Amino acid sequence: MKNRELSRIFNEIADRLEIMGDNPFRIRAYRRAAINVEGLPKSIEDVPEKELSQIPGIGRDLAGKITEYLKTGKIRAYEELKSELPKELLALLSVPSLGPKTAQLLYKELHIKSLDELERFAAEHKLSGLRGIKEKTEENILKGIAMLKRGKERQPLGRVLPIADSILEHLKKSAPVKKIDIAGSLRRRKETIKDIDLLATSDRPNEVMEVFIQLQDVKEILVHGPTKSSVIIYEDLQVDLRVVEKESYGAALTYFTGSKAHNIRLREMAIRMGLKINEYGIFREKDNKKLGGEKEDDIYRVLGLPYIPPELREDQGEIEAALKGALPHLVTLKDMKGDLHVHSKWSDGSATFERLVEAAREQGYSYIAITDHSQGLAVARGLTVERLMEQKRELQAINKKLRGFRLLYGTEVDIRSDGSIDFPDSALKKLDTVVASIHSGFRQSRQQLTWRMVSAMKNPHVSIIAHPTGRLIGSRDAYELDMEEIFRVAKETGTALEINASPFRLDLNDTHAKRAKEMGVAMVISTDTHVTDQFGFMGYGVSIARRGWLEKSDVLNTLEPDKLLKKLKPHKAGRQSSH
DNA sequence: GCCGTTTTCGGCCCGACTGTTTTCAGTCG
Repeated sequence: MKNRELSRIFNEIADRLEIMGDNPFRIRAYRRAAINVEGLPKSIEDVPEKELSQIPGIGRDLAGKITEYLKTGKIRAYEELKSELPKELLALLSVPSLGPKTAQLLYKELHIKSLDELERFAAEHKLSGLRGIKEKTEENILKGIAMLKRGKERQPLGRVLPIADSILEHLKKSAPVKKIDIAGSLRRRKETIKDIDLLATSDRPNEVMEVFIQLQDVKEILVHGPTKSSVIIYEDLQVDLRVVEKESYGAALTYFTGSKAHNIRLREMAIRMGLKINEYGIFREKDNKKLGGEKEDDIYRVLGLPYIPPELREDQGEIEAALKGALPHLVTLKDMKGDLHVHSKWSDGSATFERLVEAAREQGYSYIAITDHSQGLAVARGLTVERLMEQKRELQAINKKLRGFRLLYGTEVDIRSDGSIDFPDSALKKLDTVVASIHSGFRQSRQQLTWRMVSAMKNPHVSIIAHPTGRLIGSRDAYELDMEEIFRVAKETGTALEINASPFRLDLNDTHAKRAKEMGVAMVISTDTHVTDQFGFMGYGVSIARRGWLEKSDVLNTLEPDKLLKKLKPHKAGRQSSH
């Protein structure tokens, strides 16, 4: 997608301008534009030229640069900038504690232009003597480079959240904290996380910090102050802990939850109203009178806004919606009534039907759909038509004995490379739900893959497309698809799209979900459970849905089974299945 | 470079910690 590429270019322009010592506000403008272009819920190519400047942070100049890029594949101003500084120099900025000012100094004074050179100079103590640099700084630079080499990438939400929870529990038990919460991008439930931000209140902040830096998990202490400390844990994640007074907790929580872009918008609003916001509260500018800050809601209330849920705080229109009283009532985990993508022992799952029913009931569900793989997917022990029908008979028998719970008859049928469906219609029509998905031929062209999906959605029996883009976070990119076309056909055919809640998929992702909703597409949130523990993934899926602004009414499996089946394709009148 | 219930010019978010400084710049979030 061009969005990501443009975003990268804008960020690189910002980096280059920063090292060159350009106007900081101009630099911020490029960074803001980068964020907004990347977070755009549709491809930048689909935005009409005249509407580009309606994107927040895009004015006349940047709209022109975007158009230039889309038309010619280049931005002349960017090409010129590239000749000013060597590309490798930019890598210096990724060293923690080394910023643009230092990079400029190193380049000007010592002609250092790459990480390797920097490492050599630092190791040979050739940096000392430069203005503001002595031994300690050299040491920090070497440490930073070592850390970079170990590779500190963003990690999946599903890996980081459990770690954060366990640190939180430990601090609750062993440190004198009154309140403690997760903040930062983790609280906003971004799909990948760079560091864990924690916020606490305490009468004895120094003691809290002592406990924190001595946690068993801690590999290295980066910063240790009375109200703020940062450490690296063995899982190669940075954890920041901030302690504030009880009276400031809400303001601090807002502040440390971010996003940065959201906070800047709030502060700009405050300034226009003669107010000031910091992590200690919201104040009247003229006499510094504190108007609130103990509760997070205080900040929004004083600004005249309703409370904005963390998942929306990305400066992607939530402030405008809040001003208009048009914030969505986001779907919650409690709204979920069932799971429509579940594998059993019959294919590549590990649980029996009975065990799945038991686990699903523990989640508070009233139904699940058994959706084992189809025959073409031999690696997953896909079912033949005969086995599929045998499975249905067995499920029917169990259903007869169940009270207040229902097993739906389904399949996760393979969409073959030629776009055909791996079961005949005669079999599909005997099921309650047909979940279709792609498992092979990922490398076909965008046109071919889109066509495959469209063909599948046009099949009258296919009710849901599972993990529509096929991406695996951190290991496999989404396959090439014309998502606008997918959403259009999904709407037209009444096919639902899945938000796959597995923390390594989260597919659709948040921006796709948001766009799908805008286009009127129905969605479901499913876990793709293979072992019963994985029903617990639902929370991740709901988080993604919330980040996509989805409400209960946008998600079909918030419905009880009878109503659900009426909404699921093929919308058979008086449709009945199990009893 | 963006943006407008003060403004099409002149503003642009705010504070903690570190390492280098004898009062502060740089970095980070």
